[in-house]
Amino acid sequence: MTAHPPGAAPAGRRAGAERVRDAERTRAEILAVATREFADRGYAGGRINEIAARTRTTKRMIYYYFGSKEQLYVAVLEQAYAGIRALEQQVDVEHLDPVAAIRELAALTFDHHEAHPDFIRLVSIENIHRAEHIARSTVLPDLAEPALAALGTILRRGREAGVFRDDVDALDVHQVISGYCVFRTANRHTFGAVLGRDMLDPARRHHQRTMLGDLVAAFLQAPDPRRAPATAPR
Amino acid sequence: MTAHPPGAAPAGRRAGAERVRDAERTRAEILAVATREFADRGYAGGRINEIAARTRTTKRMIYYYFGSKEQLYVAVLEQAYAGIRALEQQVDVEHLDPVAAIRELAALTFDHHEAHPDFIRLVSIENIHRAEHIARSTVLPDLAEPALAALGTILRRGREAGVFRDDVDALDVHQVISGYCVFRTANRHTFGAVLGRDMLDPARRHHQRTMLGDLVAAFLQAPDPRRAPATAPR
DNA sequence: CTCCGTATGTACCAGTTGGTGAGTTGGCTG
DNA sequence: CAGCCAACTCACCAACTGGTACATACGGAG
Repeated sequence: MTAHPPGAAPAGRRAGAERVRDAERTRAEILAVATREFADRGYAGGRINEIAARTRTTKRMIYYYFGSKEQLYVAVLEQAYAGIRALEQQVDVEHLDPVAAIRELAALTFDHHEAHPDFIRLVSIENIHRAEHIARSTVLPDLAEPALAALGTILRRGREAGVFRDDVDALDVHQVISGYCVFRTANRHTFGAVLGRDMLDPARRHHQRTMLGDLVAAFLQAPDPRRAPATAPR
Repeated sequence: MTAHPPGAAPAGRRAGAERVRDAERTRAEILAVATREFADRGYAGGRINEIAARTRTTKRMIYYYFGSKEQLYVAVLEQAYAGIRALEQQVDVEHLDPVAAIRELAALTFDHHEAHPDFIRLVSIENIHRAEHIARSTVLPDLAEPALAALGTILRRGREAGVFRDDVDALDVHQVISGYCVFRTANRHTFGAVLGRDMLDPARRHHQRTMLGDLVAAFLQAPDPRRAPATAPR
């Protein structure tokens, strides 16, 4: 994800330089550097000149391959989203019991978000722009979070087993989990500045991770508050 | 609103205006316009020229009063944060029972965040800048979220009454509530674009609001999972 | 009325930024 | 080897951007 050592990737090739003519590689390098730049400074704050300078190619090449700053940014977004949807459906939906499964899914999401802060930054940035670029993309809308399918299955099994409430759907739960995970990364800095706690402090990680599992599990297992008053758990 | 004709401007004086020489008013107007501009386009994306154009004064005045773009932005942040901390401690902490109180606090936070989307945008923007401006401010750190005090009281009373778990503190709960509320506003656009649901759709508002209350209430009332296995509530 | 600092407007600038025209070279194909 | 096109370099620019030098008018103090 970060800058890879120059010579290591393709077999052969001189260690330091010797990048003669390799469209694929040039394009990939531009995209990688651009990802860092935009994730770091936002779209408006990101500088084409700076991206060019950090690449082994020139600014002209950026326009050769991507056409414009905006198209480059969209390409960055698309690649980032694409790289994310991989690790999603690893939950053993069918064999774990629903509560264990939902905890597993929460934990997985937790780890996943924590491992990809750059992606979360890009998402935040894109939200500031009201998702106007993402909306213009042709590739993104249909990836539709495969985690949702797993989540839906877990919820259904939980309801059938009579342990989950039935007034929330998969998107609701996804929103809760995602909100929790995104918030602690995306709002880490102001939260820390104003409240004096670093939500990503490794010492607190286990607690935070457990808390998310408890949160979602307790929520789903709670008696439907529409018929059982909140103060009277049996 | 746009460029005003030089000579003809308000030949006939406006009734309440009389903006001949009014430092206070000029300053305030700049700040208001700047707030919108920065909330709308971010710090790097915000344009001093644009702010000036939308004001009845000139760019020169911005520098006269605020010195630089960055100082103006910090002033915007400070005013935004200051304007927020008002509505916070309205919960009747002492008289409501803990569960009702925590639901009330959650609902209040929910309404509050929903009513101030610009503030949330500014916070998002500031997080992208890693809170570097907020950190430099001298006023912000000590406002320390008065809601936390109320929250602390609620938690303590709930624990004393034996209905709340004791392994989470006020900041933890605040993080959960805040995360939920911030997420649905801050990430509204990408969530909508990728998952096809508008978290702020008025038709869903009641459900979302209730869900947050249930979430927090269920979480706090859940048996301590460290001694009671999740699958076996007797 | 005169004085004077504060508030304000005009014109301007130097540096940067996204973007491009046009020529050059590597290396594959025939 | 000739031909050719994709890949690449270099120099250049118009527009904008944050910022400022300087002139000026308001309006209260004396």
